[in-house]
Order: sequence, then C-alpha cells, then structure tokens
Amino acid sequence: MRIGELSARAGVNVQTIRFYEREKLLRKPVRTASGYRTFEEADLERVRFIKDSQQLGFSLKEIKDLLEIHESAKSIAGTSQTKSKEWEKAFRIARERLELINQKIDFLKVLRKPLAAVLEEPGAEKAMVCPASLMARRLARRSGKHAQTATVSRPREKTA
Amino acid sequence: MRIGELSARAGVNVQTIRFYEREKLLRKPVRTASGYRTFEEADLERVRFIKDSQQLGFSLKEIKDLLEIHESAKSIAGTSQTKSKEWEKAFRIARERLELINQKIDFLKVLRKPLAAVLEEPGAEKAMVCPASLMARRLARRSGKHAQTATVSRPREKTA
DNA sequence: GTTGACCCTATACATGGGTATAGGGTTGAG
DNA sequence: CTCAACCCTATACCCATGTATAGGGTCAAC
Repeated sequence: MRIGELSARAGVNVQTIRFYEREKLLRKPVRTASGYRTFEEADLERVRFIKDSQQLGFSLKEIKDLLEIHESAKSIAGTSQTKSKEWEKAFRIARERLELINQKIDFLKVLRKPLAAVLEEPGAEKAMVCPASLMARRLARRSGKHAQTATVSRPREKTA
Repeated sequence: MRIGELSARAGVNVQTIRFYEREKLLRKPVRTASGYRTFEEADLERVRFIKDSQQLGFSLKEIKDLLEIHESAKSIAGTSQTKSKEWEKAFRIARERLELINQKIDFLKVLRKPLAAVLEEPGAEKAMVCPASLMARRLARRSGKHAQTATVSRPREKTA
C-alpha cells in the first residue's frame, strides 16, 4: 500500500508517517521506480502500536525502545540464550519497561476506583474522588529533568 | 509552605507550579502580605497527582477534567442525589474516563505479557514480543485531530 | 544594614510531536 | 493528453508543556 492508504487506515496524517520514518520509528520503506513509498500490513500494525503506546504516556523515544526489544528478540530467536550485547540491552530495557508498566496499571486501578464508585452508587459520597486515595500509590518519577535550582534551607551551595 | 518547598517536594520546577496556577490546574494560593504564595499539603498532593496522570498519557486538559470531577463530587457531597448541572457533567466525564482507563489497563496488560515472557523464560522465543500480539487489543482513538486531507480512491470531494 | 536565598511579574526561549506549505513529479480514468 | 488525486523533498510553522532570563522585591542571619 502507499502512504495515503497507510495513513488513512492508521488514522494519522501522511506527514506523520514520513515524520516517523525520519525518526526511525518505521523502517525505510521500499520505493517504487518513481520514488513512491510502499508499505505492508506490518507497517500499519506498527503505526497503530505507536499511537496506542503514546496514549499510555510513552514518549517516541521509549516506544523506539519497546520496538527495539522486539527487533532484538526476533534477531536472536533460534540462537537460544546467546547473551549477546544486543540481547543484554533488550533484556535490561524490558525489565525497566515491565516495572513501569506494572506501576502504571496499579495507578490506573487506583484512579479507576473512585470513578467506578461515583458511577455505580447513586449519590455515594463514601468512596469519593479524593486526592488522598488517588495518591495512595505513586508512580516512579521519570528520568531526570526539572533542574530545580532552589536550595530550600541549604544555603550557599553552588548549583552551577 | 512556600513555592520553593512545594516544587522541591513535588520534584518539579518552581516555574512549573506557577504555570499550573496560570493554567488553572492549581487554585490561586493565599498570598502573604509581601505577595508570596503559600501552599498546603493538599496542593502538594495535587501536583503529584498531575505528574502521575501525565505519565499515563493524560493531557493537562484531561487532568483538569479529572480534578473537576473531584471538585463537583465534593461540592455536592451531602446534597444526596441532587442531579445538578455540575453533577451531570462530572458524571459524564467520569464515565468517559473510566472507559478510557479500562482500555488503558487492558492495553498495558497486553503490552506486559511478552515482556514478562521474555524476562522469565531464558531464551524463550515462544511468547516473543510480536506486534501481532501487541496489537490484539486496541485503544479507542482520541478526540479528533490529524485532519487527514487525503481522499484515497474517493475522488473529487471537497475537504475544505 | 548588608548579603544570599528566596520570592515576584513579565516575557522570551526550548523541546517534543507533529502539520502545513511551496514547488514540483506520477498515474490512471476519461 | 489532460486533470485530479496522488506522491516527492525541503522547509517553515504550530501547539502543548514547560524553562530560563531580566529586572526587581523580601527577609533572616550575620
């Protein structure tokens, strides 16, 4: 299929497909003689996977990792427990991802509880959507950003 | 507590707190005589809630809705089944959110399965991270963006 | 009463993730 | 052969979500 059909079926913009290719989220597609990209069903799956993962808060960088696990796994399949560099990396990423995914599931369940309660019990103010309960379980903070320059009663420290 | 402590304890930048206030995600805080913002524990909870929700792919707009459900619920608590405009809205949003959250949980579980398999079985290429299995369950597409101008064999239609 | 950590507003800049536009080629139905 | 609907590259632009900077107050310890 060509890019128009792919983008239509995936429900994304044509530009987005080309953007994903540039960002290495999609393989470089085979081209026709005239330079048109040609895609297969697998590419459609991949685009859908990307969109779904995004809705769960994974960044494109993270999604690339998730997809990379797949690639590594596949390239090693049959080699039994090769323990190659590639595999080690995939393994590490997989473990991290699994941990994060479990946390996300837990948090979503907590988030769901008061919603369900509000919806199921007519006029129930017992299991109300209270921040305290929502806060019961916390997600791990994501890899450092937010520099945080403030010292907060630890005076005279160089923050470079 | 003042803004510095709040931001430090929440693990976000000071500017971010002010940004959230501007965006109406945090109430306008009480000010000291000299104009300093003063916050309470509840504000800290709220900021953490926002960050956690973001990691699950909710936009600030959506998080505002989630928090609004809480506000409505609280303001109505004790009024039994008032069925006010406010409540109706909260109710509707809650139902939508619940549905989305359930979908997210399902997708995460699917996402988790091959990861767990890869990690638990040494050299297992059976339950490999294959897009097909990952794709088994799909998340509902999120509220329209991606204009999609292409027609794809439905010629001559004004897309204006 | 100065100094350093903290606060204020206002405004500009940055980054991720696209989207649109300009300026052009390709292809197939009529 | 023409025309509309497609495709191409390259580049500029956009929105969400912050971050940084400029230019200035506040306050407690020294």
